[in-house]
Amino acid sequence: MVAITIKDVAALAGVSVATASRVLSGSPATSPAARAGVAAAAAQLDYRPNAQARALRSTHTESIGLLVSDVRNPFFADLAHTVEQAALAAGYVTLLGNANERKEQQDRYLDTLISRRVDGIVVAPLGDGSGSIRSLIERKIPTVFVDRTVDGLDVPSVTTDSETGIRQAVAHLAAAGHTRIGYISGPQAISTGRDRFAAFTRAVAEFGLSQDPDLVYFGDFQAASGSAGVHALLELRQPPTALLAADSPMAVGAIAILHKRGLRIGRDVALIAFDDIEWFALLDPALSVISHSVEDMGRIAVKMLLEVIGGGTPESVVLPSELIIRASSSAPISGVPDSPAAVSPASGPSPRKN
Amino acid sequence: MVAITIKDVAALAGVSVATASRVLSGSPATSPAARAGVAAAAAQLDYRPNAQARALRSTHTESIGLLVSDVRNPFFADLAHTVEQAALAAGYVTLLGNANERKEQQDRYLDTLISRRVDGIVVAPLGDGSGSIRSLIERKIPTVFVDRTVDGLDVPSVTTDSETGIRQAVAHLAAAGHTRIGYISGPQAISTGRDRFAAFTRAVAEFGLSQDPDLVYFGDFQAASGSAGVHALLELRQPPTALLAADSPMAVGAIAILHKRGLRIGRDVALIAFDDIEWFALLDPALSVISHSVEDMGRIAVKMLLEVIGGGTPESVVLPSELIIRASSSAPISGVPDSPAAVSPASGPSPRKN
DNA sequence: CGTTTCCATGGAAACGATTCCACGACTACA
DNA sequence: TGTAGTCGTGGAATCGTTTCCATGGAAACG
Repeated sequence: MVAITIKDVAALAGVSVATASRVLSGSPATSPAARAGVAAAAAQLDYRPNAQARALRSTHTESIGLLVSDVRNPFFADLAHTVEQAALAAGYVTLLGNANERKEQQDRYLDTLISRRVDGIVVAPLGDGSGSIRSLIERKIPTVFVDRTVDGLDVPSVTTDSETGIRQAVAHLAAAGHTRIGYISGPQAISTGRDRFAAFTRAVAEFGLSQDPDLVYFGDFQAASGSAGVHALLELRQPPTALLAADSPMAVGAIAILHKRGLRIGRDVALIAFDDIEWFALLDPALSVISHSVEDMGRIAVKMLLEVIGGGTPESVVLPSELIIRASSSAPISGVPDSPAAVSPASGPSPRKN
Repeated sequence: MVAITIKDVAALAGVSVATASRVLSGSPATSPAARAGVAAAAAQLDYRPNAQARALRSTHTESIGLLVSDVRNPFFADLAHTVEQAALAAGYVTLLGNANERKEQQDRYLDTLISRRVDGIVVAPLGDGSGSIRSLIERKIPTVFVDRTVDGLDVPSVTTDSETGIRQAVAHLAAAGHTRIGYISGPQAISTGRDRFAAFTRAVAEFGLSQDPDLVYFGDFQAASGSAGVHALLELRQPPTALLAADSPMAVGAIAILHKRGLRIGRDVALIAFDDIEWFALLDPALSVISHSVEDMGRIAVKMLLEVIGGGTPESVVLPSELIIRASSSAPISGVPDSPAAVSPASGPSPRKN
C-alpha cells in the first residue's frame, strides 16, 4: 500500500501541488509546459487520485448507489446490469448493494451509501417509509425508486403497470375454461406484491371466476415460498386448475414441486409467471409469462436519477406489461390435477364461466 | 443535501470535536456523561459520519471490492450474493463491479476501486496481467482471485479443479457409447477456458474418443456463442452425438438452438453443462451438470481476503468438481442427430470406440 | 517608455474526520 | 501533605485534494 500523492507528482514535475491539481483536473489555466511535465510525472508514478480526498473537497463523487432486493433474482441481476451500463455511459460508477429482501440489510447499505456520499441512489425499496429510507429523502439525497414504491414517499419512480398483463393472463386462462386460478402472491408489505394481488383480484371478479380466498397463497417473492404455495394450493379440497406466480423465483419453486408431484405443466395444471426470464422459454413446456422490459426500466431509472441530481424533478414513469402465451398455459383444461386430496365434483369446466 | 458534521454534534452536546469523535468511535477514554450527551446529540441530528473524511485520516474503509465478469451469469450472481453476505458478517460492505467480460471495463472498475481505497479486492480476472490488474499487485493492495487466475501473477486464489468433473463427464458419455463429443469451449484468454479445454482434451485422449479438432468450438462464455457453437458442430460432416458446454450461459444458448432445430436433448443428442444452476434440474429432460460449490468459493475467498488484509499470505485453494448425472445424458446413444447435413456413414457407434 | 491587462503560478485555507500531545483534576500511596 | 499515576478533555496537526487569492512577469496598449 505505497501511497503516491499529488505532492509526489508535483515534486517530480517541478511545480506546485496547485498547478499539478489544475493539470490533472483539466483546468484551462495551465501552460503547455506544465501540462506535459505533470502528465509525464503522473504516468511515470502511476498516480491514482485519492477519491476520498477529492470527494471531501468537492462534494460530488461521480458515483451512484443501486440497492436491489435480491441479486439472485434474474430480474434484478438484469436490472443491475442495465443500470450499471447506463451509469457508466454517463460517467458514473455504480455501487451495488443487495438487501436480500431484509429491511435491516437495506438500512445497512443505505447508511453506507449515505456515508460514502454517492451522488444519488436508485433503490428497489422494501418495507414502509421508516428507517434509513426516510433519512434519504430528509437529506434530499437524489433518489429514484425502481420496480417498487413506498407509500407516502414522494419520490420519482419507474414501475410496471401490472394490471394489464395480469388481466390478460386471467382472461387467457378464463378463455381456456379455468375457473379456479391459484395465485401465488408476493408479500403485501411490498408495493409490487400489493399491486399485482389487487390486479389479480379485480381480474378474477371481472371474469366471474372463483374468488375463493383459499386460492391465494402469500409468499415472500423467493423460491421456497413458491414451492410452499403450490403445496398448499394443491391440498385444497377444490384445487386450482391454473396457477399464476407473482415473480420468477416463486415460479421456479412452483415448477420444482410440480415436477416432484408428477404433474404435467400445461396439461394437468396451467402455469403463468410474472417476469420474463430468458430461459423460461427453454422449459418444456415453455412457460407463459407476463413480460415487462427490464432494459427500459434500468435505463429510464438512471436517466431520471441524473435529472434529479441536476436539480430537476422528473415525472414518474409507468411501463407496460403484456402476456406472452407459450405452451404452459395454452392447452384447454384437462380436469383436476391428481391431487391426493379428494376430487371435487365442482371442478372442471364450470357453469360460472364468464 | 444538508451537511451535518461532527462539529454540529459536538456543539449540541457541549463538548469538543475530539471528545465527540472518541464517543462516536467507541473509545474507552470517555466519561459516561459525555457518552450520553454525544449519543443523544448524534441521534437528534441523525448524524452520519462522512466516510470520505474518516477514510482519509485512517487509511482503511471497512469495504471490499468485488469484480465479477458478468452479473447476468447466475454463477456470478450467486457468487456476488455469498461474497456480499460473508463480507457483511465480517463487518465489511461490498462494492460490486461488473466487467461484462470486457477488459476495459475491468480496468475502469479496478481504477475506481483503487481510488476509493477499498481495503481489498476479490476479482474474477480476465485478460493477461497487464493494465490495472498489475497496479493492484504493485501497490500491494490485498487481492484474491476467484474462479479464475492470471498466469504469472502470484495472487492467492480460489478456483475449481475442473479436471475431475470433466473427466467424469467424458467417461460417462464414453460408457454410453458416444465416440464423438462436441465441446463448446470458453475463450483461451481466460484461465477457466484453458483449464477446462485442456481437461477435455486429456479425457478424450484417455478414453480413446475422437480427437477431431473440428469437434471443439471456441465461444466466449456468453449465451449467443453457445448457440453458434451448436450450429457449427451440427453442420459437421460427422456431427457429435454428445455436447459438453464449458459454462452455463453457453449451455442455455445451446439448449435454445437445439429446441429450435427440433432435436430432443437426451435422445438425439446428449448434453452436459459446466456449472450447476438451480433451475437446470427443472428442465425437461433435467440437465446433467458438472457441479462445484459457489457458496464455498465465495465464503473462502472472503476469508482469504481478510487474511491478506491482516498481513497473512494464505495458500490458494482448489475446490472439487463432480458430475451430476441427470436425464440429458443418461440415455444410450440413438444414432446421429437429424442434421440437415449429409448423414455420414462413419458416424454412429464407431469401430474406433476405445 | 510607462501603465494596464492577462495569465500561469504558488501559498494557504478548506473539506470532516481521527489522533497525538499536553493539561488539569482527581485518586492513591508513602 | 507531597508526589506519582490515572483519566477525561480540548487544542491542533494531519490525511490528499481543490480552490481562492495574491503575485510577478510578459504582452499590449497609448
